[in-house]
Amino acid sequence: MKNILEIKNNLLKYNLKATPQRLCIANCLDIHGHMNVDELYFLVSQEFPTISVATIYKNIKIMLERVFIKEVKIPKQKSVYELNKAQHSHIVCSKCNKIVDIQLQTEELLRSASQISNFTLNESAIVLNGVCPECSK
Amino acid sequence: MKNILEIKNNLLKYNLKATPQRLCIANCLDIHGHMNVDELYFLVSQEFPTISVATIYKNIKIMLERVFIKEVKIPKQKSVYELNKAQHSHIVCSKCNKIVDIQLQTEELLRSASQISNFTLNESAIVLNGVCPECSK
DNA sequence: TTATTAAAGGATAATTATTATCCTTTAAGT
DNA sequence: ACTTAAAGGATAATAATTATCCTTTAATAA
Ligand SMILES: [Mn+2]
Ligand SMILES: [Mn+2]
Ligand SMILES: [Zn+2]
Ligand SMILES: [Zn+2]
Repeated sequence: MKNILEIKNNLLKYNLKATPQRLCIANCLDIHGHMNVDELYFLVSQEFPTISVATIYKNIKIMLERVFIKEVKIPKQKSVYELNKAQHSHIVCSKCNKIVDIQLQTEELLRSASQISNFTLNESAIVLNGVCPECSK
Repeated sequence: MKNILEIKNNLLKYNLKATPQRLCIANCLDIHGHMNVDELYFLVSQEFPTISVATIYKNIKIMLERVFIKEVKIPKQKSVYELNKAQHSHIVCSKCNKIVDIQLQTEELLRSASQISNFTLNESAIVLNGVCPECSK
């Protein structure tokens, strides 16, 4: 549960001016975790009714460049964005579309993959799909 | 190494008319493995110079619906498409952008993920990133 | 074979997504 | 408070994708 001041300082660390609109975007991502362009535009519009959708795009673009945020590509869905935090994987519920972070032990998998393929591996993007506990009740 | 007749019969199995253009698309995917829209349009245009890009899109759309092909989403790249084959994962070389299929043992990972998250898991989309043996020489 | 017909192709319009431009405003640093 | 580069808003431009309309053709069956 970060506060606005924390988020502001974080923006400055990434050489991004902490404007109210931008703070709102970062705050939305902090609160909701993963959001696509439309969701972000809708939510930020509540607080800043005159914000241009171009501002949303411009922010996503520069925030990605500075790696303040990251893009997560999910099969059959629009890309979502999240604050850049520690490496992790994702699970998506095919019923309610909820996206959840999960910390997986990937060393073994990477070692094995590296051995099979002779690639020198560094990153992994893992998206698992299933039904969340709420939806399976 | 499939031949055209095999591909044709496969199209029919998916209730897709085996037109020359469509056969060419399927054949390209069979030969090249993973292709994005532009690559597909470029290559098919060689053989059918008058083909419309809309035809490429229409085919991708319906082939996805029928699950004759699948979309693979790679971080920081355009989506690529591939023939629907046995479940597998992908490795991408960050130097030459080559995409390679890899058969990974995911049972252990899925079991662990399921245990941590309480999700009932079924599918997994795994994209690993690194440097291929050719590029690391 | 030939006839029938739904599906598919081509051209292009329409829509949607994303980026660029221009001018005004403002946050950050002095 | 002053300066200035960065960012916002409006909107144009471009790129990506889908829809439409009309013609052609592959599949099926008589
Ligand atoms: Mn996440
Ligand atoms: Mn593949
Ligand atoms: Zn759910
Ligand atoms: Zn390589």
